[in-house]
This record gives sequence, C-alpha cells and structure tokens, in this order.
Amino acid sequence: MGGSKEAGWANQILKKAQLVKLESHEQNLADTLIDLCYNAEKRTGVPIGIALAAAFDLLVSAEYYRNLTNRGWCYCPEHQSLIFPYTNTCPACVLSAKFYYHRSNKPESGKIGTATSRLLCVFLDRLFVKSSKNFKIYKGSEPIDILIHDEKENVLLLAEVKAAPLITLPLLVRSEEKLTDLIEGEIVELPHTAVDNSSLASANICLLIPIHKDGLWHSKLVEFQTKEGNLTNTNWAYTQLENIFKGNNDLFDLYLDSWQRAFEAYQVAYHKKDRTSNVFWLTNACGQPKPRPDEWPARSGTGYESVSDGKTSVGMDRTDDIKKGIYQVLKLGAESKPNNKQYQIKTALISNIHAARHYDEYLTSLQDVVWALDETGLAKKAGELDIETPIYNLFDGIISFTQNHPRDEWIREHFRF
DNA sequence: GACGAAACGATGCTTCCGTC
DNA sequence: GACGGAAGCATCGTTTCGTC
Repeated sequence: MGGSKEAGWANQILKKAQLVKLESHEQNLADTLIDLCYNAEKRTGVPIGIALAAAFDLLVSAEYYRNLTNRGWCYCPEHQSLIFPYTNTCPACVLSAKFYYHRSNKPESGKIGTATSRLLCVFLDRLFVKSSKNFKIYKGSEPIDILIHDEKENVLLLAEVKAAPLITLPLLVRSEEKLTDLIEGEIVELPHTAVDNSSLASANICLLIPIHKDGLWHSKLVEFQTKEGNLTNTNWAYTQLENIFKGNNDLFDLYLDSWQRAFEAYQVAYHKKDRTSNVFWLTNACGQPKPRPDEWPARSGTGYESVSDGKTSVGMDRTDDIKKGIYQVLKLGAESKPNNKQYQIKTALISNIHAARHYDEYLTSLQDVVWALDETGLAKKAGELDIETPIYNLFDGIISFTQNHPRDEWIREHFRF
C-alpha cells in the first residue's frame, strides 16, 4: 500500500461499483412498509428499529414467494389445508406444539444471501429518500459488499452486509375437502403429506400470520387476490403484500406483535434455553424439535433433521459470518483509510438484525477497537507514535435495525433506527 | 469472449464441550 | 459414558474477477 498507486483508490472502486437500481414493485412495497413502521411508532410507541426489522422480513418474504410453484406444498389434515412452509415442519400445527416434518421451501443455495443483501439496499435507499437524504447506494465488488455515497458531505461508507430474515410467513390454501387414500381396501384420511397444489392459479392463497391471543398461538389467514393470469408474473407477491398491508395499521400491528414475540423467543431460546414459545419454531435457526416426535426423520448421516438448521442464521448471527465480517471490515479499513484523501471513508458491518445470540461473545470486545499504523514496529503506547499518526476505528458502525453501535458522527446521524 | 482462479453462500459432516 | 447443541471444517455449485 501507499504512494501514488493509491491516489485514486476510492474513485476506482466507485467507478467499478454498480448503482443499485430499484424495481418499481420493490420500491412500492418498501415504501408501504416503511410508512406503516413510522405510523406504528407514532401510534403504539414500538421502537422504530424493531418495526423496520419486522417489515424487512416481509420484503424478503415477497422475494421468497416469487418462487411459489405447484410443488412443495404440505397437506395438513388438522387444518384441512395445503401449506407452503419455510421451516421443516407444518407451521399451522407447530403453533399448537405439534411437529410434523415437511421439507421447507427455502430458496436454493446461493440465492438467499444475494437477494437479502440487495433488498437491504432497497430498504435503506427508501429510508434515505423518506428522510430526504440524497445518498447513492452501490453494489461493490470484492472485498466490498456495498458502498453508500453521501456526495454532499463527501462521505463514502464501505460496508460488509450480512442479512437474513428472522421469519418467513407460510402461505396457505384451504382444501375443499379432506384428502383420502385407500389402505388395505379401506378409505382413510391422509395424514400430513407432501402434495402438489394443482390449482394454484385460481386458488385463494392466504398469508398465515401467527397471532398470540389469551396465552395461545393461532393462525390468522389473510387472503391474497388469486394468482390467475399472473402465474408468470414474478412480481405478483410484491403487489399482493402491498395490497393487503397498505394503510392497514391493524393488520400490521398484529404482525408486529407476533414478530416481536418471535424475536424474543429466538433470543431466549439461546440465552435461557427456553424454547417454550410455539412461534419460536417458525424462526430461522430454531434447530431440532423439542420434544422430538418418534416419527421425526433421521438425517442420512448421523442425527436428525432440524426444523431450521442452526446455520440458517438470522441477520448477522452466524458465527462464521461474524468472523468473516470482522476481517472484511478490517481489510476495507486498512486498504482504504490510510491512503485515501478524496473521501471521508467509513467502514461498517450492516445487517437487518444484530447478532442477537452472539454479539456479546463475538463483537462486544471488538466494537470499540481502534488501530494505527506503526512502521517502526516498536510502539507500545499511543504516545510513542508520531503525534500526527492517525487513529482509525475498526468499526465506524455496527449497524442494524435492531441494535446500532455507531462510533462516528456521520453514522450516528444518518442511521438512527 | 474464453478461460482458470478465487470467492461466494449454503450445507453436510466432524469435533468439542457441557450436562446428565 | 451418552447425549445434544454449538461451532468448526470441508465441500458443493455458482458467480465474479483477472488475464490473455
């Protein structure tokens, strides 16, 4: 590093970066959700960061629902419905603490990180627009995930992004009748079974929102318009979610209450080993069912299938990701900060949800680290360095909707969740 | 544009460690 | 010692990058 080679470093990376262009369906849903969040904050006093994190999960859900097909549905005899789940269990029954294994419908490997990272950019973009901040968001190239450029203050934020939803609500279609099979000459009702949903285009697809009432969990079903004529329109889910939530404060409040309970359950399951809240089993990384039913399937190797694999992390909560994120941020800072004179460079970890399980162990001791370059290799105290030696933050911010740790004025001012 | 290298996110398997 | 959960390691298929 050093010398004239680095003179245009920031300009070069900005030139290579691609401006995140918003599609109208993404923008419309994000705007609707953000309005609902600020409305909820005013009416109910819910922390805005919690509301935004919950809303972000809905935006990601829309992306997941794009891949809705006739395959992958779970027939549930107890609710006489076909259900499209995102964890490995019948989501309607798990709200009554009953585990029936059904393979989840998560997007295939490699798609989730890309989609959530992009949608976080979309969401941040609309938040900046709402607060009249004229920032540009770019998708960077290695080692930079995203760049946020504030032209007015000449700030360039380089960030490592880790984003993943807490919960993806299942979809449900009521079955006209109970499904049956012929067993040993006798017609019997089918148990939980994987089935094809052959009338998707004309079905009344419902969003299944878990709601907590009188100490118990129930399913609230909210109908989408039919998918008819829209089978190939992959923006369908965005417009449907926008339609049902737009201006519907009551529905958003119900969802928000459940999301908060799910987030609480996600945390106490780890910190207090308390997995008694049924909504916990709809959250990502909830692990193996407890108690495990006798008929719960074993994995091909050792052990049993999980409801949601522990490594399907929430937000930035996967330990591998946290460690990688720390290295990436250090690398970004070390390569950019000492040599750059064009911009005020900031470095940050950005996520939708902070490392709710692992923050204390992995980030608390590092969050306030500052560093400096000492080419003598002899300095033991700051005072032994040249008086003009710059000192840099490892993290100018560890940013998420649910918890923020800013160490920089610009970040403190513009990422107030 | 073609090609190989590197990096990515996801995930299966293994190891470690605490609890009983 | 058995068990289960958490973390680490290895590997997969895919994408991106750099070089020619």
